[in-house]
Amino acid sequence: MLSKSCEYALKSILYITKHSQNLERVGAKNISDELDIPYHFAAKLLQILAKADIISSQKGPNGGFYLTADNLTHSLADVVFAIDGNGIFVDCILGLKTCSETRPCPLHYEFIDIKIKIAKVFEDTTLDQIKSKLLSGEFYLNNLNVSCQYERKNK
Amino acid sequence: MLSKSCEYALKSILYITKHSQNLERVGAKNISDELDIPYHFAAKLLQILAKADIISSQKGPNGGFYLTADNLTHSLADVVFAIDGNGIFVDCILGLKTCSETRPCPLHYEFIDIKIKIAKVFEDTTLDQIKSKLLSGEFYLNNLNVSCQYERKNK
DNA sequence: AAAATAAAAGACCTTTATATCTTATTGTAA
DNA sequence: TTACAATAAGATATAAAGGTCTTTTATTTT
Ligand code: FES
Ligand code: FES
Repeated sequence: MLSKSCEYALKSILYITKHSQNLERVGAKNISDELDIPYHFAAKLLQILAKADIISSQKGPNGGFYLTADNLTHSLADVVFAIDGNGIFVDCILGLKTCSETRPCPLHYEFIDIKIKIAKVFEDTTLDQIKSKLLSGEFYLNNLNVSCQYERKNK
Repeated sequence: MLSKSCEYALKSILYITKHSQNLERVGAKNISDELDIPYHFAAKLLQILAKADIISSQKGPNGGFYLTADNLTHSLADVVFAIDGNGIFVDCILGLKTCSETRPCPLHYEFIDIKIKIAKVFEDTTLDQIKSKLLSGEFYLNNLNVSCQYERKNK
């Protein structure tokens, strides 16, 4: 559905959103540890998002990534666009070069609604809106760290 | 959304369906030419589908791929399963190892409906059902060959 | 019946894209 | 001025996509 890069980018920005109280900064190391993303991969994706003004960054000690009030108005669709482009929203399900009603593939009309719905989810979800939901603790961004429990056992 | 392999496999089986009048056989060469699929890539995918009893094949002169009455009862979901597995129907949109309500990601509930709808389209579309639709000529499996028109111009 | 031929089946290789790691640089705060 | 953390470029590993060749099987033709 989404590329690994895009999954990582979305999880990362949601993690930053969750920890963006009064401009608190989150390090790439922190993000990579918590979300099981290879450190330098996370760093690269965060760079792209920072360059696209979707997130803000600060170098130096106590530096890291954070969200300004303006950043919080962005939607998850902005993140998908920045990393994967608009393919998931507009491409033909069978891979025809152009998806249109002038030359539709046999699944074209069945997938119009689905693609609109997918776009709607990402576009309607702004970081601002999702923030309280993330803080509620009912939703997760990683899997249970079973290897950690395993190590404790061995001690 | 789907892998290139899966797109090719779906287009191929739809092409065979369209040409499956009284057990007519279609060659891999024919399919690869008509649908712009690399020949040996198409051949490999058709092998997988034949092994999974989704399509039938016949070696030797006038041989090729065709569909029995039994083959025609298969749905497009069977093809997706055989090539890509069930990932598109069940995987977490953010790539969590397990997608479930016990530990849902922030987009879990938004994507439940979408994934069910995608599964429904593929499962509800049997080859038998789609056959007449394909014969109507209102739907296409390839793009217009613009390079051909270009060459005509240069002559 | 034997030989020639057509087409799928299958093993294996090359290329390309994606994902991950390495190393070095730049800016910031204490 | 020193340590910290983002930025940046580039190398390596892995997986997906695409291509070459050989083998097997069935059908013609002689
Ligand atoms: S042409 Fe295939 S989905 Fe639109
Ligand atoms: S847990 Fe992410 S979609 Fe279900």
